[in-house]
Amino acid sequence: MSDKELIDELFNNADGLTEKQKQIIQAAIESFAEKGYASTSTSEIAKKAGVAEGTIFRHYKTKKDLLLSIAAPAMAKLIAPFVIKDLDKVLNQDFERFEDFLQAMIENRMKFLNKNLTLFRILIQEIPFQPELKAQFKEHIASKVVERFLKVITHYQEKGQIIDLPPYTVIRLVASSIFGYLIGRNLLFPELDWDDQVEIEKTVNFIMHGIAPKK
Amino acid sequence: MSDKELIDELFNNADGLTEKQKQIIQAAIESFAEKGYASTSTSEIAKKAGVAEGTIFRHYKTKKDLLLSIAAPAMAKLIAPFVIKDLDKVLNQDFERFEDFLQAMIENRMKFLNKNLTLFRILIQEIPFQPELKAQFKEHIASKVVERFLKVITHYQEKGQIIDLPPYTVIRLVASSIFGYLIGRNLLFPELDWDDQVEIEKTVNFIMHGIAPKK
Amino acid sequence: MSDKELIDELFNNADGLTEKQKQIIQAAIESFAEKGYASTSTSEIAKKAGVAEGTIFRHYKTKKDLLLSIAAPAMAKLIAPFVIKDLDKVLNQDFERFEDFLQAMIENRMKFLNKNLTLFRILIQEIPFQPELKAQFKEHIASKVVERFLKVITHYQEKGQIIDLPPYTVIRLVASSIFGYLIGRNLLFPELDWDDQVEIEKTVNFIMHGIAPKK
Amino acid sequence: MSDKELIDELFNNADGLTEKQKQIIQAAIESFAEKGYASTSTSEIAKKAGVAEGTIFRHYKTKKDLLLSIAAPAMAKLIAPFVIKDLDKVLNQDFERFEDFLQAMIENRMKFLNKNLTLFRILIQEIPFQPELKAQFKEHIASKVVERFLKVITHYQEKGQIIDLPPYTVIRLVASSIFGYLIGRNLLFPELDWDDQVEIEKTVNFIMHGIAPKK
DNA sequence: TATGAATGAGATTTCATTCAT
DNA sequence: GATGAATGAAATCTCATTCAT
Repeated sequence: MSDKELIDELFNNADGLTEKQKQIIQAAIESFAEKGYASTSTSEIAKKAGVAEGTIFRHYKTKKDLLLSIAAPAMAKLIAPFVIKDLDKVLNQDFERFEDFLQAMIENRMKFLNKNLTLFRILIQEIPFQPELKAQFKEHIASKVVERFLKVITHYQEKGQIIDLPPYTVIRLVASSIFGYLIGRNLLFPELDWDDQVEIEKTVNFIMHGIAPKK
Repeated sequence: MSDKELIDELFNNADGLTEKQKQIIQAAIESFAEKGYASTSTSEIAKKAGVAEGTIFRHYKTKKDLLLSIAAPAMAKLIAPFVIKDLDKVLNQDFERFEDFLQAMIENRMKFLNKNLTLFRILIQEIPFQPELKAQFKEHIASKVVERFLKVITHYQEKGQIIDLPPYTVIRLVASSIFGYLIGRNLLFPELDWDDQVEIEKTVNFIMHGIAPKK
Repeated sequence: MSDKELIDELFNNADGLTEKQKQIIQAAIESFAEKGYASTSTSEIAKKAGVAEGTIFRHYKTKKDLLLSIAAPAMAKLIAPFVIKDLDKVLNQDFERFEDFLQAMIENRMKFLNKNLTLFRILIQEIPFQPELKAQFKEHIASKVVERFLKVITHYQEKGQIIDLPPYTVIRLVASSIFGYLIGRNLLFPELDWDDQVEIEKTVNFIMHGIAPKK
Repeated sequence: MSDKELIDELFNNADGLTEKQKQIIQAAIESFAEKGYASTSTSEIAKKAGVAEGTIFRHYKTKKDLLLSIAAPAMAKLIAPFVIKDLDKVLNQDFERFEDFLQAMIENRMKFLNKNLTLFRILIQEIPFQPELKAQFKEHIASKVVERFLKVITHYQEKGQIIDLPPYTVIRLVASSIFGYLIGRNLLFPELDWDDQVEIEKTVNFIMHGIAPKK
């Protein structure tokens, strides 16, 4: 159910995916996340998807094709909000304080990640091994996203809300805190009782104090 | 050379490893880190190690055995300093300020990680897929290490040097900042020019401000 | 030719065996009988069957699976006539004299064995080593077949045609004589000139005198 | 203990077997009987024998050598009593009646078999697959033993104690009854309660009636 | 003599991919 | 489009045998 929606959202039906294709993608996502790309066999995916082995290769020339057809759009969606052409303008006007920007951003992306945890998992697990993914990642994150954020950081630095450090360093520190929370919460210790509301607030506070300008 | 030292250090040759065994382990470490455990074939390891494929299986019953025989001690070494029985006592007395403790700890573990980057890589890549490793990780990190750190945090909280948050949250925030740096520096963007001295100092400052008690 | 018939008969093509599957089974039967299960390699079977080695494992998960898929139905067919629900009734009415029953039985099973000698060979060679087969053997022979025979023997004992010994003993003596002939004739000294007609008659005589009631 | 005696008896110390050699042979006998020659690995034998793998090959050039060095003397011992040069003379004089001869023979060989059951097992399991063993078997049994027995049978036929059938046939019938008992008793259903005394007597009776001359 | 590490040929098994139906 | 039997290359693993110590 929610699985279908996920796929529908990720691969905007525009692409015109068959019912079978969706089943295949769904099965692949589950298996890749659980056992890793290399340890998942196509026959396994076929079985879980309820299709014949050959059907997979009718839609995806190779197994790696299947992986890429999942990972690439996932990565795109993940960073989409940061790539919107005029993010900077919009944001700057919407959020007087960096703190509010931060809060909004975390909440937005966290919702997304919670919904797409498996995809996120696949990404961080496979990027190190798939040159194509690594390239995409570098191109998108390293250039596009970071580039936007640099502007955002500089903006708030100019407003005197952020300490006068190299923007790269600020980004690193902020990103570490956020991803640290996401990974701990969702991947390392998902079985613990997390009060998102509270933890996010504390994380934002931590960041804000950490990067507050010297008085 | 430095490879041999690494292995010697990790598998205290007390264990009495054959020359060939060392070659095998060395080759396995390299390949696992580079291509991942599942995508590394034993024939590849054998070739790189300059031994017959059968030799691998004489020393390690299965391929997974080989992985575990590398990962388990690596994990142990990685967290060793935090498990030293009286870490807390020692530390508390040695470091008047949490900041100094932090500084020392980061430098110590960073040196270790820089030397053993490949092993660290293997660990974070394979722990999600190897139940045995996951179990060890949980047992050691989650219980032993966290337990020690809880005491340390509480100690400095009582001294009024750390904000009065749940110690778990403090640990998370501190750990995120540190690992965020290590991963960014070593795994994500190793090709960039990092000034460790400076970055560490800034990270420590960030943390200290972030967890400073409210005045 | 006669090979195909054999297989068709044994694995009533109801089972829907592929042409390749039949070839595999045929090749396996030949090789197992000739060299024994453990000494027959799957690559050998594949070559003899004219299929790729992978094809074997598409149909039979393991090599042992292949053995069992041959041996189990063979055993079933071998003892089928003795398990027909109302064997006893039928036989008792059809054969006034035990001698006639014996004669009929030997001829019937001997024809079958001559046709399926290789299968019989595999059975007696592998049953001692394959717990699954041993279990089936005990369950079918020891319980089902022996049970029927007990009734038959008792029946003819009551008619005064057989000496008043424990039926188990009678069965053992009769079975020894029959299998002794079959094994000597077919397995030990197949190169000799056997006059089945005569030998069977003599064997039946031997048995009949051996178990004749005391006058 | 009794194992050592067995080996001592079988390989008359004359051969001068080392302690290690005995252990090897003992281990091999056990494993061959239990799992079959082909499915027993030399490393397994070495472990069970408590010696190094290399030690086996110091004493026996190949694995098959080891098998033959066990099987050949076992076969020899098994049929020894029937090959004693003047068996016929001796026997004829010792036993007025064929029945007594039979009784004595069964008892003698049965004791031996009970003591050497594992060896017997190995023989009947491996003879079909080992040309060398098959040759020895044919040579010894088919020629030597049968030859002797032919004379014995003929002798008692001339005395009018045995029906006037082809001696080969008589041998087959007698042998079937005896081996049928041994195999059923020791190999097929060793878990049942057998009263040897009684069963042997009945078997002898069965044979004697079966081959009694027509009145 | 005994050892056991090392070998390499070969055994079993897996699996991505193709293709006839 | 979908199927699933077939493939064959490669992966993991086994094992008899050798040889330096």
